[in-house]
Amino acid sequence: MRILLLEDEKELANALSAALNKHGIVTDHTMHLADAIELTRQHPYDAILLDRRLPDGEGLTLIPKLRRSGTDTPIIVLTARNEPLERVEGLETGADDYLGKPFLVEELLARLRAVLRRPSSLAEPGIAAGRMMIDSLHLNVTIDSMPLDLPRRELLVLVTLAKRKDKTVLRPTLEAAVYNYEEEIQSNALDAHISRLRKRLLDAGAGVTIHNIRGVGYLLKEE
Amino acid sequence: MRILLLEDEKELANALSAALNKHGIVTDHTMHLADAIELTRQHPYDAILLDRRLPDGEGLTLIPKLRRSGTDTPIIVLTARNEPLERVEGLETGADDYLGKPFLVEELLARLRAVLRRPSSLAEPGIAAGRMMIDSLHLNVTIDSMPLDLPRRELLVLVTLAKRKDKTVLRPTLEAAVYNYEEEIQSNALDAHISRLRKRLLDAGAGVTIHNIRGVGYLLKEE
DNA sequence: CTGCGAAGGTTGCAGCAGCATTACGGAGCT
DNA sequence: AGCTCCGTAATGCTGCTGCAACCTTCGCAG
Repeated sequence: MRILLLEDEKELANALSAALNKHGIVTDHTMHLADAIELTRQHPYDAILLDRRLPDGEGLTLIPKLRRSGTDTPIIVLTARNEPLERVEGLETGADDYLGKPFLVEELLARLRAVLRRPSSLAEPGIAAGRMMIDSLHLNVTIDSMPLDLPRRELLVLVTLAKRKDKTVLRPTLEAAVYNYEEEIQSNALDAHISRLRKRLLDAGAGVTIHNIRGVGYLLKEE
Repeated sequence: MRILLLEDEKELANALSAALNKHGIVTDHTMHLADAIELTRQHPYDAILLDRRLPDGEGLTLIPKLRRSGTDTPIIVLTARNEPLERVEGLETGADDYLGKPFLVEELLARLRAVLRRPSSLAEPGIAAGRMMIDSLHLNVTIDSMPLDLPRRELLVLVTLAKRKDKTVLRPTLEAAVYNYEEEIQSNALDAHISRLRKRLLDAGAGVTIHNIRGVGYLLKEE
């Protein structure tokens, strides 16, 4: 892990660098705001520690500059200016955390880790089918990122088929996905939905077709 | 934005709920650790506020449980136990931030926003939609940098839709974003908000429209 | 190859669930 | 007191959806 330290007090900076170093953290140090942008361009730091009072200005002013330049590196403000309103100011400017001096190195480390902790992304991949993208969790369907709106029952049919793309879905399984126990159907309502859905998919140029397997069920295929 | 508050002091909890509510944050409250896991399963909170001393145990013990159950929701510890070493302990346990009581609501808000701004968070700070810019953390809406002020509930609806621009938002999702589990609605209150919001957006020339998908939900589109 | 029965496809139609809009009054804030 | 916000309910409307009638396709056996 490598971080950038902006701090004007040489002694503190050296002590901090040494302490962090023992924890396996490499620290680059500068006391000039002007250097900071260039340094972040040269190296993608894991975090930035920022003093507010620096020889060439208020440290907080760096934050919007960095953000505008596209950096989303976590920033922790380290400062003696530790009044509640000043803390609010710091966080509102875009700092990820704010730590008043003096502080325990242990606390800084803990906050660093808290800031860096990146939980495993549970990003739902979404199902690609033909030219469609289907988000089965939120029930939306897009074609070339244009939303395609389908009536509820047709939507449920489509999602169910798409989840098992290229595999047969038994008719009772489909019915169960679209109707609950209370809603009984005594007709070919499901067939009707399939038919209407096919038409809509065709009109929209979805790039998929729904095949029937006689006596068994249905199957969604890409063209 | 909707958060879960674990706090045993009823008065503080109510006051905090009310204060956050005014800032457009919907709060669910419980004082039992045992409820927390179940509640997080029912609703994906944007953040969790956690007291350490709770009737059924130390609040911190909840954190590893939540993390093991796959929740990556940011957790802010709110507690009177505010010694440096206790703070370290809290952060090491996996809290994203640690705030000693008493605190200013302003600071809590700032820290909440800071935590939600982190890259791991799903919250997008600024959303462009039509001629609007929406700051989902501060709940500000501007049109050509002129502020547009909307009633709280309509604002929540708009932000929720804007966060998923061009994608359907299921009706229950929308309800959950606007009402907590104590506020039940037995009428078409949500529909009424949508209707009034539409009118306001039209009058303001926001450049977006809200579409309904029958039986499924709503969808915000740019014109 | 041809005929037959069953499964599936298509489509019009009527009923109704779901939505849009608006007025009204209570509650809360300044 | 005056204002806005917000939940409720009444009203009207749209179009989804189940149904049924009719048509097409498929599989199979003679």
